[in-house]
Amino acid sequence: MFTVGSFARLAGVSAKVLRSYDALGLFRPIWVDRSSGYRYYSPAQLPALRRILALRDTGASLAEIRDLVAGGGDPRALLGRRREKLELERREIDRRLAALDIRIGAAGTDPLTGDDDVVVRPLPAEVVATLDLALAPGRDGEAAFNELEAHVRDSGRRGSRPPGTVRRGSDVAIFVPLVRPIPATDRIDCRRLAAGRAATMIHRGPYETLGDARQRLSAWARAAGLTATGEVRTLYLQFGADAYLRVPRPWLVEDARDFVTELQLLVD
Amino acid sequence: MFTVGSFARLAGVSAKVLRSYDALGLFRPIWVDRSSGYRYYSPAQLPALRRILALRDTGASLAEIRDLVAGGGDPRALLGRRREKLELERREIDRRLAALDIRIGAAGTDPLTGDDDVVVRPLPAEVVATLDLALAPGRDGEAAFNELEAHVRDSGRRGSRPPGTVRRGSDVAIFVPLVRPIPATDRIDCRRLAAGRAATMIHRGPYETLGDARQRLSAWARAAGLTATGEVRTLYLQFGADAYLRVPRPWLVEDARDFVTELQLLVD
DNA sequence: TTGCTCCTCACGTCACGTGAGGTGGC
DNA sequence: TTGCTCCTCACGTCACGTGAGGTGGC
Repeated sequence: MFTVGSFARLAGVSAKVLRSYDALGLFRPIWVDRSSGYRYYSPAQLPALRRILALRDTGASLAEIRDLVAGGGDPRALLGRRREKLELERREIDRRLAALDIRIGAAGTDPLTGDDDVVVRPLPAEVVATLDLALAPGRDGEAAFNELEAHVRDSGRRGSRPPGTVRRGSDVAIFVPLVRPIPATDRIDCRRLAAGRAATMIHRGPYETLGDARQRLSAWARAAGLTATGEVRTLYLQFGADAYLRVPRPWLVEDARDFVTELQLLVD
Repeated sequence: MFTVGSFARLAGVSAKVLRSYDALGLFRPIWVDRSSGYRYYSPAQLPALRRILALRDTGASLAEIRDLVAGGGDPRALLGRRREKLELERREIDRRLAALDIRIGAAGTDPLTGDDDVVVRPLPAEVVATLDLALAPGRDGEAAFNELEAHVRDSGRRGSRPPGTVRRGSDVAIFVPLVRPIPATDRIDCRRLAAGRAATMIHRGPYETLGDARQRLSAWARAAGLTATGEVRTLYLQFGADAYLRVPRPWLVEDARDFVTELQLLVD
């Protein structure tokens, strides 16, 4: 029989781990001295402890392992779950590595001052009014925005988030967020932009270089092993607009160099 | 200008994250109202926040990022460190996945009652007295152990850990742990077993099946993508021995079915 | 005035590591 | 008796999430 310390050395864990597992009811000493509280273990218990450590080694939580050891769980199901989780983690790490490679590989540029900081993040769903640019031929984007913002302003349901565009292939629609749905007209529609995950990039300055930025974002996502859904959203976070539209004030700037735009490349 | 909540939504993080980053000095609002304590942010700050989030996305700690942003660190060095760490994590995950596959793949057997629970763990260094079995031709292992244990007992320096064997190819030596080194004799040597990492497996019962178990452990390690160093240690955790040797009592059992043995396959 | 947001604590997460302060066993 | 180990708290780790209890702004 062994005390915690020597049994711990035998098993290759710390004494603290054995004490915790005892407290958790996960793995108990064969005998505990009533008066001193000393724990005593036998080598015959090693296979049982090994089972627990082997499961822990797969990344399972102690709670899961305890359920299993207590007979309350299906071992195959646990291992299956662990497998899925590990595969997910692996994909995440691969993505991060690819992203790092791109960053480091951008030779000559200081990796910290390069403007293309791509972040993959979940996008919340959003209710918006849209105007398909195909329905506004011959008019520039600004005129279309003026029309849409004016309409939404009149409905009194402008949400306090930034406007943008959604594109899918050659289809381009502009959108303005709403607090509640509004009725559609012949030109203006009401849609719900689905929630999703996107590789996102912030672009600064005038719009001439937006197309290039979109290309770089696509290239980044491809290199990072992400699958694009084909949808790209553009959010105008700081831009110029006619004041009479009563576009929420925070977004407005005078100088095109201060424009801030976010590109969102939807991925699976 | 935006309050925490709306700026957080814009950036795709929680308000709590912005407050923490403010407290850490990592990313601060452009303006804080003195009387209310309200934080205000501008979209022009988004690129800076994006840089931080992009670095966080590589798995860097907030402390590392703060040092960098404060100008105290080399970005290339940080990214290089992150890359190494991510690659290490990836290898670990691959190992765990391979281990899981072996476990799940052992069709027909309940993955929980299979006796081969392999755990990869670090091994501490150990000072031991050894007897090379090549020097004891014609004698069986038990006789050699008796000789070695008797010698060590007489030296008064028996460590309270289990005895075992070390093998490297066809070289086999038995060993007994010491509290302090002892002088070598013509047959008995004093060595230091190096610390290392090992795939370990507990074996239960008589020794006839130990060879098979060693094979299974090797197969496991190969499948898990581990590189064996060629050294294999065997620890006798519960075994039979003549009482007169005064081998530490806890290890002794009468019945061969109660023998407990650990196999340690050293890996890089 | 009613919601909504903001504020600052403070605790919970997870599986331990690392003391602090005190006791038991050879 | 001296070390060594054991005991039980209790706090720290990391980057937040989630209240609690109270206040500000339209």
